[in-house]
Amino acid sequence: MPELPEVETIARGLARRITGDRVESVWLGAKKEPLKSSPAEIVAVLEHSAILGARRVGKHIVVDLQRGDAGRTPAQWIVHLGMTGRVLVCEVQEPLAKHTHAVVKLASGREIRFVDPRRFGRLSVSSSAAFAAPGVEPLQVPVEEFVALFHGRKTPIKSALLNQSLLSGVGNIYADESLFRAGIRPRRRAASISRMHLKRLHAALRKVLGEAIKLGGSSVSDYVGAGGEEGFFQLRHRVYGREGEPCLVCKTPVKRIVIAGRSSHYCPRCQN
DNA sequence: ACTATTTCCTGGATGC
DNA sequence: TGCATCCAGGAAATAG
Repeated sequence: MPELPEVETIARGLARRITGDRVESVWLGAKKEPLKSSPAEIVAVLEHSAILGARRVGKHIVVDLQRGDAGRTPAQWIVHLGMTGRVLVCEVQEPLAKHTHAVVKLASGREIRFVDPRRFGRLSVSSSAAFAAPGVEPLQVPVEEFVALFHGRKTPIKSALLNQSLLSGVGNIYADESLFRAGIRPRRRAASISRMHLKRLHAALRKVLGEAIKLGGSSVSDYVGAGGEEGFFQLRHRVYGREGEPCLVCKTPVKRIVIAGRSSHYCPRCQN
């Protein structure tokens, strides 16, 4: 599932491939679920716009545009991949994958395709350059600000990490992996965690996200980069998806519990 | 202002 | 073999 490192990988791959290109035309599928803006609005903003770049904001891919009309005003195309979304830059002759919901034809002759079997992903456009995620970026937030996020929160630390209005971009895999590395049980109430452990969590989260970005993300489920390539961080997972397997530190079997409907993996000996 | 629960969606895995 | 059921989970919506 695409979380911060996967979205970062896709956004970088996308930026490298499409920056400086121009949108010729847009095709949108019949299903309305993936669209947050109206089809007419998406077409109006994208068509004939120049692509200035692509970047990650939280779990969103933001494509910065300059409108092709007389105004040359800034605009943005925002893509959220949900669970199974893919954004691929393809040659036109490549066969259209099942569940393709949008095709953006470029002046260079290639196409950006949005494919999403489960349709949890979302497309939208904005007629400004102001898109911002509500939470703070985990790779940029200073440690004191990070610690303060959890002050007074009774919710389990795992739920707090997944809360996008606190932190932008952390999902199930990296929440579990960072909690393991920090030695904190996922069910611990956020407010009950010592300042020292929260500092440790801040460092662990940065480290795990940084390593995952270096390896191109985790390819579980159907995640691939903008060129269709897989990531390799799934080979470094220490607890996620390892229920019953020995902890890599102490050999105790990894436990799986459900928190807020999400499976959560931890070592009952290393995490307290 | 928070927190917890439900809902959306399909493919792959599992069970009888 | 075939059909039904379950499960994965990001985030919006809903309820408390």
